[in-house]
Amino acid sequence: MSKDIRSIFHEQGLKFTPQRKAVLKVLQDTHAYLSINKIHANVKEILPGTGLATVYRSLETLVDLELVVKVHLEDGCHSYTLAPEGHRHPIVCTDCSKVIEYTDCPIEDLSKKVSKDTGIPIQNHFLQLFGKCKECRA
Amino acid sequence: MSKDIRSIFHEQGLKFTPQRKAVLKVLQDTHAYLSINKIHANVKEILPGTGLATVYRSLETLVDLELVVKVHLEDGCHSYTLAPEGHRHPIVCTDCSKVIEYTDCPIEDLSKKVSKDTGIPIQNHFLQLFGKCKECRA
DNA sequence: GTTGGTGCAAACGCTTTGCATCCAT
DNA sequence: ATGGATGCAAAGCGTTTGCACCAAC
Repeated sequence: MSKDIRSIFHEQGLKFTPQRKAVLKVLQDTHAYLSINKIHANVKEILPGTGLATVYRSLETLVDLELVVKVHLEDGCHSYTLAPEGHRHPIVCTDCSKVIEYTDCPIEDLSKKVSKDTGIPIQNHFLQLFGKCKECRA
Repeated sequence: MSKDIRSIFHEQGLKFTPQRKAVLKVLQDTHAYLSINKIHANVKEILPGTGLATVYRSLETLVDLELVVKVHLEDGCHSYTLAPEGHRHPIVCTDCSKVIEYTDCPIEDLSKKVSKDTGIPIQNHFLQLFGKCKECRA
């Protein structure tokens, strides 16, 4: 699987550097929306010398490659998480900000209804759900 | 109607200053999601001496009073628009960024379904729709 | 008159960039 | 070997803050 990712980089003429690998690993291990600073802190545990600018640049690259998604949490902070496979919607835990991906996209039906009601064809949508996950409710 | 707004301010011990009035008027007149800079520019046409910091502070106040809503557009820029009455979802035009409010909240049904599927009670949601408005399609 | 608001400029924090060095290929 | 990537530090930019003055009440 790391092999596949490597080739995604190489196909674009990009290098699969330890730094980029580390950023990806942090996101894979956590599976939550992480702020740049948290990502940087976790990356430095794997690769101590890594600079903040590199984290920014790595994330930008990973977003370009559609391996990672950038979002806005409720408080306005930018955060990043692994790109979901296919069309999904995140449920963000209001306590621990862990992310549960929800596979059904219920908006497709909705879009048709909205288009009919308003006369505006819906091209895109952004849906984020907030709730408390099982662990945080315990 | 300006009378009502005035009393909303006074009930909180806040002053209804020309600057705050101007910011509100700009949002009322445009009825679109506006960036701080656009708001500042438009406010200065009404009240030339107005400083940028005042626009920031006015918007913060207006958001506190729930007269105005702060959102994130797709490009990550903060923008502001008049607070909708009741629970609504905005449809943002991908061309002119005008906002059409959509009154139906179709997420209530959805929330129940998602809660059942995932076991997570959905506390809140954020939905934004994107499409091209009638004028921009013409 | 009192108290909160404004304008200005400085400070702040997040993000980007320039550049010399380094390293994955 | 070589071109892209990194690390550092400086610059950039949007936003916030301190303070003296001003205006709404």
